[in-house]
Amino acid sequence: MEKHQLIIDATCDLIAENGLQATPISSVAKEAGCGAGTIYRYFETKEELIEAVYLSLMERFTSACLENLDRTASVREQLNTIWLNLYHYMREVPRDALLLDQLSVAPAISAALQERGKRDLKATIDPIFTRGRQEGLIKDIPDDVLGVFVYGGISTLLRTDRNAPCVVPTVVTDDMLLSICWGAIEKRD
Amino acid sequence: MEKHQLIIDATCDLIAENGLQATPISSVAKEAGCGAGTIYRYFETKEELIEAVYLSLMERFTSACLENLDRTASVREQLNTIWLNLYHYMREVPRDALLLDQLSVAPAISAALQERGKRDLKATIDPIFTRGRQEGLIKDIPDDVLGVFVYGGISTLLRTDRNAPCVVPTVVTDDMLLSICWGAIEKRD
Amino acid sequence: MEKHQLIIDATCDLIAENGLQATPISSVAKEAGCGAGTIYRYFETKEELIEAVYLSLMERFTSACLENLDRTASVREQLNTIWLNLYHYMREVPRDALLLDQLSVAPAISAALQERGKRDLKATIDPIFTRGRQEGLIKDIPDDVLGVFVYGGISTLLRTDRNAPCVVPTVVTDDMLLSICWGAIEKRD
Amino acid sequence: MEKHQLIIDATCDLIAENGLQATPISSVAKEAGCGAGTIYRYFETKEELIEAVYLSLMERFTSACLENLDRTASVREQLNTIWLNLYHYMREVPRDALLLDQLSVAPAISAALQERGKRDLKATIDPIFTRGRQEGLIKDIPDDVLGVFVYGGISTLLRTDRNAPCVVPTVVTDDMLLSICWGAIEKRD
DNA sequence: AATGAATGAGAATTCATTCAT
DNA sequence: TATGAATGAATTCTCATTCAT
Repeated sequence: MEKHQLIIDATCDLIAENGLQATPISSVAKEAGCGAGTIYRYFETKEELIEAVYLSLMERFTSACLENLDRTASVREQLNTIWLNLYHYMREVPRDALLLDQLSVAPAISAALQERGKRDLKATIDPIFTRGRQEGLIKDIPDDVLGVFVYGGISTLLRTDRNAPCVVPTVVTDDMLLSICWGAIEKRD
Repeated sequence: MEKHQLIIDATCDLIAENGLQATPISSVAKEAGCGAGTIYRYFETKEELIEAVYLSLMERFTSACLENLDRTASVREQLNTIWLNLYHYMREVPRDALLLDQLSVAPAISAALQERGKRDLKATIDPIFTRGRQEGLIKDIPDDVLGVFVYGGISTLLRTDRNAPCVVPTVVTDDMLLSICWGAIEKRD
Repeated sequence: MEKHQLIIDATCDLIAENGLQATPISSVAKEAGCGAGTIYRYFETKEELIEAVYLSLMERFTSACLENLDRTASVREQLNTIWLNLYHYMREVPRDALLLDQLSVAPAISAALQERGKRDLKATIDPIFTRGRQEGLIKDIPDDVLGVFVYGGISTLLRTDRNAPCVVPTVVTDDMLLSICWGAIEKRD
Repeated sequence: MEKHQLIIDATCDLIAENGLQATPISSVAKEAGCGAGTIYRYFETKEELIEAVYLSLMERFTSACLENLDRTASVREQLNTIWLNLYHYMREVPRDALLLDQLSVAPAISAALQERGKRDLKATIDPIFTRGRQEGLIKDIPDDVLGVFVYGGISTLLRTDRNAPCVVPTVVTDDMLLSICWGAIEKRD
């Protein structure tokens, strides 16, 4: 693998395991198998490295959420796919879930960068919501609000479970989760 | 005011504004109007100070959520009160919302402390959910799951809004919010 | 007891137990049952307190060495008394032995103060040595050298034993000790 | 010279001159001609540096005592060599004598480390004493007691002289010293 | 290009001393 | 007179960043 990516991966692992403030460049270098100076060939500052880590995380996150998405399927099926992808990804790759928690409060991650990290996902999801509203399927509330609410619900559920383990995964079936998510956005007459 | 509380308040402000890692004891001292050594009369370590900050935050958070709660009212009315309290509190006191974000990933905040911080709120909310389920009002899914989901939805909504300001508050009415929340937990035949 | 003496005693205990650098004024105050500020009524600085501690130690040391000394007895009997007093005192009051170790390297204890601390003891011992030499009993070497050598031997013996306990006290009888001491100073034809 | 040794040497000088507690890492750095952080590349803590300083001192001390020792010579000649080596070393290298005084009460120097520091010297001296006793030359008292007594006598003599200078060196000839030392351990019929 | 030793600014913490009460 | 809260200089130690090799 490229050294550039090797460094990013090492940083992901260490931040997820130890937290951002307990991850000095020197330990990244050790984990990546290179000298500390080498890291500065690829990233001008630690902040820039963190930004790269964030973008790499959001890429994985995005493609995990969109995996096996059938863009010709119904709105309901597409959202089901995305939500379950999200749910399973954060359950099965806690490293990335922890990483996201850490980075979401890091001063290095600006609002602009966050926007950029989410752009691709939004570009896919927004049209689905739009169509859903056209079909009279979802509430007359801005897409962002509904989408973010559901994302926040799912991710918070799993974060809570990580802190007090083993409650959610054994109890919450895929059907239950979808029932909650749809309840939140579905339009009722 | 007591110096003890003065220090806690100064710390709240600084962490909310600059983040936990950008809040050294020296700056807390300056903000609190005392010498750095003075802080160590009241808190043995910085970690202990952070713990006190967290507990003070959770107290405010809890009493804000339970404000004007009529414990004799219906399940629906009580949850409406709590959710709107939560929503308005986090919108109107962004300092505490930001603080909560920072502290939720702080190594100083152990799982046990988190449990303690949430205890009072849970002790009030859990019985409401229990009654709601007995009345056939809410889904047959553990209270924790539903409660955490809604909390996660609301708080994430507002966090997103803080990063890309002015979208939510002007658009999301109280009624919209409650419609989303109830949709997530309400049982439909 | 006088507060002045109470403070000195507390300091003795704490330095012997924890060492000089691990004995802050605040802990002396706690041990002496008074406020930290009170100590500064009796001693202008910590250094001055240490000096007082040293002098109080040397007083106890001196009177312990001279206990039951029969100034009309023979040179041999008098030195035997002093040496055994010294030996038993340092064995039975390890607090003072430890204290002496700590203070002997403290910057607060000047050469002049050391001289003052030892003055009374020297004033008694020197004439005995002088008489011993007149009687042809001891080597033609300055009193200081002989006296200090024997003192150094005994105190080092006990310090070593304190570090690697239980070797000396069970083995070295009073007769053995005197045989060593006298051997060191006694004149042989 | 190696930076590692440079730091140790600087520390030796400073502790001997100012005492252990008046030797902060910052001053060691200045004396060693490097940044404070550099010291922590070579020693994990200040305590570890002090330990290294102690071991380096004991190495010099040991080789000084054993210099020109003829292991085929008689017991008397060997002990004479060692005692005079010790005496001259501590007189001519007061820096190391002062250093030893400081370190002997340092909390950083554990009993185990002291044992390790003295091991080589003991390994050489003990057999000489054993042989001396077999030859009926020395008292029937444990080697440790006799050896430590003499060591304590010599070192205390020189310490006293350092505090009230110029008394001993001009007066105490090598012969006098040996007469005292042998007197202390020699068996008389 | 890669390294890792060196740097020094900045962090948490301690403690002798002061002073208002 | 006695107190102990308050102070801030000084200490140990960390770590992002640089640069000679």
